[in-house]
Amino acid sequence: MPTRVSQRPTQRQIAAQVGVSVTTVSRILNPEETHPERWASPETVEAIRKAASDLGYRRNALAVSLRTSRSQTVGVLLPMIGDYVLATIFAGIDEVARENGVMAITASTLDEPALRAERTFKMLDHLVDGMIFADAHLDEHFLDGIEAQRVPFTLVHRRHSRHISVTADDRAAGRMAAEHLISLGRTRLAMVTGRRYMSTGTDRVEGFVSAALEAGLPEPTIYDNGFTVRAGRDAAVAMLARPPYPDGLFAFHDLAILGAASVFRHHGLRVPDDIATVGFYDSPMAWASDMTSIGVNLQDMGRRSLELLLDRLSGKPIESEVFPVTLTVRHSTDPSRPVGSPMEAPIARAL
Amino acid sequence: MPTRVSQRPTQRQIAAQVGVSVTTVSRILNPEETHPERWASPETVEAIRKAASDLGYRRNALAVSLRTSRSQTVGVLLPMIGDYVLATIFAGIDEVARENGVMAITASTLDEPALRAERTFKMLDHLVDGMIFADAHLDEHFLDGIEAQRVPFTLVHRRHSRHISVTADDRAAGRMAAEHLISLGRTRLAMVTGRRYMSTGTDRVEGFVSAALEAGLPEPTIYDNGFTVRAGRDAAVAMLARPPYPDGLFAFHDLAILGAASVFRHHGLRVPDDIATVGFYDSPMAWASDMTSIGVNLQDMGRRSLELLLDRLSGKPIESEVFPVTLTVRHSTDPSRPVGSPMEAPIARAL
DNA sequence: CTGAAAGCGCTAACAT
DNA sequence: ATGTTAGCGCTTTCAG
Repeated sequence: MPTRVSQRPTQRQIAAQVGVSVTTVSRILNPEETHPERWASPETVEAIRKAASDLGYRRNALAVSLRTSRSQTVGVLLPMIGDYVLATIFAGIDEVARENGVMAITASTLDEPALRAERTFKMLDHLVDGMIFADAHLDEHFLDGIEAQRVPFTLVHRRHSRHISVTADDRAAGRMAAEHLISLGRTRLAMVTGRRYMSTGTDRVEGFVSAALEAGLPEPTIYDNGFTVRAGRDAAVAMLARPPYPDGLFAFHDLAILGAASVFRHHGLRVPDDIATVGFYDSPMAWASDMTSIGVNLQDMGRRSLELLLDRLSGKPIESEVFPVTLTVRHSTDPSRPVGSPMEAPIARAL
Repeated sequence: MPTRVSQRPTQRQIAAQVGVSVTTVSRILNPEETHPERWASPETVEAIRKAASDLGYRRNALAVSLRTSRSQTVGVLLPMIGDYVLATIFAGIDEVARENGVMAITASTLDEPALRAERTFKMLDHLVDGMIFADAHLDEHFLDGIEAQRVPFTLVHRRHSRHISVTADDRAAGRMAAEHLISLGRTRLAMVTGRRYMSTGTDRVEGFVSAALEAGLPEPTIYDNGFTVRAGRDAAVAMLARPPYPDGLFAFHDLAILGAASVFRHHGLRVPDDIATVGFYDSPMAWASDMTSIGVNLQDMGRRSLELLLDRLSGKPIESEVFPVTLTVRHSTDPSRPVGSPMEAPIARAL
């Protein structure tokens, strides 16, 4: 790309126009400076402000960052920004970023190690003050390397044994799902999970399986296809290829339930009569599709992950946080619940 | 936030270690330099490369940008990154960005003018080389102001009368939806649209309405609630509050159909028998919910919007592009189509 | 083939 | 209350 000649006014121009030094201009125009009158006479302050406004002056963020070694920017690495879950978490992060005058820049990594490294380093090249990883892999060493470079960061969504994170209580969620299905008399339980390296997956599996075993049920079947509509579809196809079918299904994303339910429908299986389903994240899709789902406040999780990072950047000690989860029962596990949304029903989220 | 002491190695350190000047180091390590041997002896080149690698050197992108006045960064403004549509467009943009070694940074504006301005200026403060707006408002003046500042940009998703854009053929899509519903014998048509300032909305409305009127049907009813599950819910509630009900519904987002269908279900109305529905974007939700939907290649639209921007940055002339749309008929308009997904059915997208 | 010097726009000692 | 000076890390004439 060719050079675009910057037409932006500089402090030097203002200084020349007002007849002061750039130092004075810098001091007056620095937004961190709460009491600019300390540095210049009221007339000078006024003149500088007027000139800045007349010229349409804006501070060059790059120059400031280079000089101060802090960019007021944080990098956020997500497995996939397009996913409802990550997008909602990011919305929370972005909210806090805005409240604190920092810029949150984001990139998707698709959980590919090479891509994660590439994008992380690219962000560090831009001197981000800190990072938030929503794509941690259990016990991986990548994050240790980042820490060794003295880059401050927090984790959100997925935890890691050695680093500070903000996560849902996934273990409790797993238990909750199992206990709910068991309370309905379901005995052949199955799960559509994520990959093993995701703490979200392993923790939920652990909670789910232990609750099932404690209830004297056989080991639940695991389909580790993932979190998409397609993942649910593929898992359901695999289930139907190998009878007996499960009568209780827990998927780690509402979208996967949507995909699975579609296959069930095609084969004449009824939800919840033949298969009861529990989804995750209690998204608008869950509401609109009458799905029982386990929810957690994703937006607040995102908020906290940046709040913690900012605390850490201020030198405060920080600790991991675990968010409580809640079960919302709908028609997909309880045939007595109405199908469809009544006209007055509230709906939780904006999407 | 306090200063984080940068531990990063600099060219100066490499220069000192190798015993050359920073100039030489800069020349050798500049990735734009295709033939570094032109600048130094093979031994010097090798020594510099080794030192850089040993120290873990990475160029300080901010310093480069400040010096060269180009940041290899583009800003992307979206109405809402969490939405399937915008996220998919952004995925295309990001792909091209990566292919060209540029960084795409993004922010959501919620279509609020104040937020758009704030985020745009923040990006310009970071010296982005160009911008892509996915949130253009018809005939607004904001974009003219940006152009007056000589900031190169393109539009995607929504068009504007005075600027280059990459959009779907929304007018054709509107016609297509209407003609399909009319061909099924539906006569009481309704739409769940976006706001008037969105070209996506107005163009589809125009196509839909003109096709309806040409067929001798009464003017379709418009519910301008928007693109979310909730929007569809609210629109459906409004429909049912005012009989006679429509028998053909076109919504500008699959999610809105999902929300509306939920209300219909609750009131015992059958899809498609009582109300046939056509959605938009042919998302995985459409597939999983047996919805007829109009699709367009969102990812490629995103790709083209950045390709055009890069062309413009290279001084090439560029022109607006319009992407073709396609109708995929499913059960929501055709009771003879199977419900649910057959085991072999392919599914278009990754989400 | 290599280097010295200037400077991108800004901030922060250190003056006065 | 204001200015001088130095310099963040890098690229880029200009000189040799």
